[in-house]
Amino acid sequence: CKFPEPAEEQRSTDGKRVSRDSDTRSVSLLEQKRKVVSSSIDVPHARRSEEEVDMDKVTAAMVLTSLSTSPLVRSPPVRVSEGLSGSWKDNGSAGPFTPSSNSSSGGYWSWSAPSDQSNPSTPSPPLSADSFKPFRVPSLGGVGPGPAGPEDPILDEQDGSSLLFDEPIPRKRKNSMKVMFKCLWKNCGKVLSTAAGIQRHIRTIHLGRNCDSDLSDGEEDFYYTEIKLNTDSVADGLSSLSPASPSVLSPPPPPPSPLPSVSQLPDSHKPTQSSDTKEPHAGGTTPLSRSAPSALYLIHTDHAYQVMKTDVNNSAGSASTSFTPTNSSSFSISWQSPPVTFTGTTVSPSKSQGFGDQRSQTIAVLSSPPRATAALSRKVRGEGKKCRKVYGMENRDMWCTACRWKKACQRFTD
DNA sequence: CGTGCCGGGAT
DNA sequence: ATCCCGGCACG
Repeated sequence: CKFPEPAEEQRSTDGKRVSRDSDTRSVSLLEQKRKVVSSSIDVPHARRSEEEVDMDKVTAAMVLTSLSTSPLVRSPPVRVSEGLSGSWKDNGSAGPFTPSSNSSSGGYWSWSAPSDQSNPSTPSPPLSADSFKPFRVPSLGGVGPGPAGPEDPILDEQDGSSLLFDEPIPRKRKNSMKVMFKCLWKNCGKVLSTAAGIQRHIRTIHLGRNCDSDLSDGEEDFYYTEIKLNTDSVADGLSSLSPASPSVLSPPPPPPSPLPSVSQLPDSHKPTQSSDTKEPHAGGTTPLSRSAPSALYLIHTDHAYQVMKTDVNNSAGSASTSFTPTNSSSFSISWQSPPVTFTGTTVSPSKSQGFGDQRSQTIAVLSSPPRATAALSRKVRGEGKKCRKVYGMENRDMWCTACRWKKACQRFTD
């Protein structure tokens, strides 16, 4: 008793079935793709003149030290948006998707409009701006084209002379440590804050060379040593930590760890791992630099990449920090699944007193008991709504692919 | 019971 | 590789 009509299948069969295949599928694909793209911004800060060469040693030193305490974070997909605005849902469910790009950059595009005539020291291309705008904005209290203003009480060359360098990179140090360089020449206890300074000092005063040429045969290096002081700049140190990272959690960890998220612990250290695996000759940097100052000389060959690397890290880390939930209590912790290397955290920063310490301790306490037991058995289950709950069964094609495949949700990673 | 997602199967 | 589902753990 069917109709004689051929009955085009565009009928009311399902209504959604049709649209699903062609339309939405491609859209979601696109969406995902874009996500990936936006994540992989890697901005080379290519700026160095031959004059900065010996400065590089300083940079290297600082990088190395900071590496020892810095997490191996590097959070790839920009999940920041979720963190600082709980309203991603809006554009997610509303017609046009592309939630990531929308929410993350939408609010801040304003920066591009005002030409930054006031700061010559930000050569960063637009992309990078996107990456570190989150940290810059909140710290200043508003969008401002102004150059790095209030901060950096840390490490400036007091020797103050010819080569003035403004490197945005090494500015931020997370642990409150100050590196100084002391002249070891007999009867001369001069202490300077930069390696360049001390080198020049030695070169000119003790070795009696001309200061103008920057060629350093490295001899100076044997006459000074590196010393570290503890200083705490609470305000800054705090911001550079990455406590609030729960939201920034990244789905597929780029580092080869099977763990769901290595994410930036406030002060995860894991010195051996991070540096060791990466570079053969830079391995074990931390202990070296600490005990034997002369090692500095050996290392200083190629740190260019390291600098960039840390820079990225830093920006990422602070980005997450930006929205700093005042109460980083139980919730923010719970996301942390890997109990590994966690307990150790408390140990290392112990000497740096102040805020960071306190926090890390708190974290350790909170996280270890529940996680330790739970993580052993299972993954506990993600909390927070996932695609399914958010969009509902009927909008299944809005889910992230993982959810559609009943895999661990990739969009709302917890 | 709904939900998240691991393990495994199909293509 | 992409897509899907059974089934389990968990709330």
